[in-house]
Amino acid sequence: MRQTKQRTEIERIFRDAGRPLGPSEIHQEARKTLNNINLATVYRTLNRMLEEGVIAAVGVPGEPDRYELQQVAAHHHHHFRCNKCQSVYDLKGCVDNLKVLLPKKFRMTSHDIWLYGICKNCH
Amino acid sequence: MRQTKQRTEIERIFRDAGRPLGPSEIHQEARKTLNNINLATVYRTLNRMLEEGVIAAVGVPGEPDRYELQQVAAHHHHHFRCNKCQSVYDLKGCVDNLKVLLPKKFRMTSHDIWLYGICKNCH
DNA sequence: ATGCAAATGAGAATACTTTTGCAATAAGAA
DNA sequence: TTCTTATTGCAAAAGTATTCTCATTTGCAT
Repeated sequence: MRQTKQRTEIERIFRDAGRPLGPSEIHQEARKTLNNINLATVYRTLNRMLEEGVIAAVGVPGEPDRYELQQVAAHHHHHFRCNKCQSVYDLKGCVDNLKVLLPKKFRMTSHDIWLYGICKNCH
Repeated sequence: MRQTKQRTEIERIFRDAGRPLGPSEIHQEARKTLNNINLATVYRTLNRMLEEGVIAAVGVPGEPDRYELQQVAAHHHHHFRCNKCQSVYDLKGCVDNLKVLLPKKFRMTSHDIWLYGICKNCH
């Protein structure tokens, strides 16, 4: 693994964002510093980071995956998606009575909670 | 709106399934009765049903949308997705303390809960 | 400072999912 | 029944997201 300036920048973007990001978001952000980084490089870097276990995918209902640092993903948490800017944010905490939703004969191994609304930056 | 046999069959499939379905699931199921119904017809029919408000889209994390009858969607509920057969099921009920997850300055207008695991048909 | 393999840029190519054009078919009103 | 036109089947096309090819660049071990 070589520490190219593209890789370094993508790592920085993840750290600074502090929220799950999609390939195009990362690409747009990286362009501000590396003015001609290619989208394919973003995808290749994301795939390498996934293999290395440095990041994890976040499936968003009705949209392409976002990605977040594994060190963040490792702590059980959920997400908020802004209906205005489409950004996804991490939430802290969880609820503990989800088992009441599970029908007989179904086994639950994990869960996801999504809150929607307007984020702090959109009002 | 003409009541073609394709439209009738798709409506029947929704009613009988009792769970959210994707275009290809509907197509496969419809083929059993109408052996040469075309996928494009399924898409066109779904779009008409969406316009008419007969069905509603269900966004699934990391996958293309499923659809369910509006009369089902109208009752607040959540979903379960089987890790084995990929089917999505409706759940009854909800939890009421989700507000605790919301950060300051964020406003919540709706939410989604997804349970994952093994469904009744997969053991 | 040098050499080699990993990584990149650019754009073509894939892989899906969804939509469209068009001639043929078939609801359903008259 | 007949007529009008919404709907269908089929195949081509479009739309997105993602991956690949290949010549060139560049990290970094030596």
